[in-house]
Amino acid sequence: MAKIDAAKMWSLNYRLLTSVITSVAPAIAKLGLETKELFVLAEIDEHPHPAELSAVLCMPKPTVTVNVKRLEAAGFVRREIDAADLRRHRLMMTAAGRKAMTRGLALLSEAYGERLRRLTAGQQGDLRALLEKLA
Amino acid sequence: MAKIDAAKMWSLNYRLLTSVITSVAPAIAKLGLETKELFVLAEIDEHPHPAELSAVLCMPKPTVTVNVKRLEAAGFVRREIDAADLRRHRLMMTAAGRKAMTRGLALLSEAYGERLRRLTAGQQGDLRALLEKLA
DNA sequence: GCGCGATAGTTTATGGTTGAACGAATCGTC
DNA sequence: GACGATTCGTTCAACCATAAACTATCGCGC
Repeated sequence: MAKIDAAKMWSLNYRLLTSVITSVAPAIAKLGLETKELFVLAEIDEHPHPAELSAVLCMPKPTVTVNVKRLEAAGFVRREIDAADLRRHRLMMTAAGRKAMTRGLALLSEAYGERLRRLTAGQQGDLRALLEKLA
Repeated sequence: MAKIDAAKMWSLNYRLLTSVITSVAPAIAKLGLETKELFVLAEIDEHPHPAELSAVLCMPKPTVTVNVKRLEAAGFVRREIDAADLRRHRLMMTAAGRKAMTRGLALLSEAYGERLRRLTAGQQGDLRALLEKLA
């Protein structure tokens, strides 16, 4: 595989993801969520602390701060200070937050799934396995 | 494949691309290019008109305008009015632009290629084929 | 305990992005 | 030809993202 091809693959892949996300952004916005907020929200269960979110989502800390603040204002997230470490904030999804997250992810899945339908079920599994190796 | 999995795949993939691009961004910046400028530059040969760039790169027109302007200021791109259609601007890479593009893409290829090395050559080919079907 | 470096999260200031509206040019239709 | 609809690229204003600097807390070594 020539070097130049990897850049092409990156671009190809990037545009695919971009076109999918922009196509669902309006529908997600109707749930009261911006797309970045959705991704933050979707990781709160597994990573309840902003610093972890920052690392996992490849997103600078101030961006997490801003998005968490918006999620909180929207009533999708609550936060409390971690008693064991007063620097840390523990984030928790509200019922409304969970509902919005579920719907938002479903919209994304539907849109991306539509693209994936160009592949056979076996190929979809292959793709997933390859991506997991890379990530 | 459950619906929720497609969203997971999207996120997985997105983070992979993000982490790759952020890791090379500083090196690309040393060439005098921001990453978005590099992507714009890389498509100029095939799509010499801003409106096409906007469509191909999934990037709003004002963003293209700004980035082209910067590329022009940096001496990487020249532009002329298309004689056949006075609304259109035909963009052309300068020698310096081509050099910067080649180096920038090489940096990206190297970084993404390093990830791809986790796969066998055959798997890399499979991945490419799958992505091409999706894009 | 006390300092000191490291870490959590925020604030601030700057710069990038982008929807809406615009002027200019073209195209199709009458 | 002339007019309305469309397309090209830009400008503007509002918004978002983020690097740098900051406060508060922790934990380690002495």
